[in-house]
Amino acid sequence: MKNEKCPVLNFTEQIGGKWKLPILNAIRKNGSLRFGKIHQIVEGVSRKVLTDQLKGLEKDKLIIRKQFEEIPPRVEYSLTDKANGLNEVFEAIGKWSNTVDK
Amino acid sequence: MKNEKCPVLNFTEQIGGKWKLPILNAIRKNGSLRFGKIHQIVEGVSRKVLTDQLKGLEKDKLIIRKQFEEIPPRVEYSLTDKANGLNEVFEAIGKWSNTVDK
DNA sequence: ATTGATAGTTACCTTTTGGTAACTTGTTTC
DNA sequence: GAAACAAGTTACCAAAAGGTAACTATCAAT
Repeated sequence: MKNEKCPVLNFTEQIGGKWKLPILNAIRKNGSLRFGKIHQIVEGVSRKVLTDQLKGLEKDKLIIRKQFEEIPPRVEYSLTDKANGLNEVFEAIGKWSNTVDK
Repeated sequence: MKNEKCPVLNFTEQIGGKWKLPILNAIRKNGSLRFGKIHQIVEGVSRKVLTDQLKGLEKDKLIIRKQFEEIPPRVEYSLTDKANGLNEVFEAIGKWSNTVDK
């Protein structure tokens, strides 16, 4: 069931904030990523905030968290189909950034 | 001159935050808008925050502020070419929001 | 027995963002 | 002479977001 809310609000409510778009982009470019690797790639984010954002993305069904029962722990994050639907958005952002002077 | 920063960061630094994307979308859909009209359309934003965001968008050359020397005052905001370049992004967001259940 | 590895959690603090309510400005309307 | 209008500004406060540093768990290697 779809609500009638503005599509832009629907987007910003799920993917707003400073880190979610960069996090999704990092995972998307790598297929799947471990926590530590995301922490390296998305520069400047603290581990606390990273876990918060990942939880939010998981709750909104944008990423899948797969935990391996190993020691030391291993967790891999990958995109859901829903998040893969954002590919066009990422591509449009990429185009825009390249045509605009920064 | 372009820097080598990640396109996604370039985007979020200019258009991040809760209100900027909805504000740009409102102006874009109407061609140009007065302050009070934006305040009506973008629901929930206070006048203080709206002026702050509009100033930020103007500084980043995403909108043009045209002030008419009239009483009572009239100010109209419109998009720059740079912001019009975001059309594809808005379209991609629209498509995504419609295919996804909310 | 200590160190190291990974993926967090927790308590606490700072910064950023956002909100409210009152005030301003100058002309026109009542 | 007071009220209304539009587009703010200002002072002040509250909430959200984000950061730091220390801690946890479990097993393997030294």
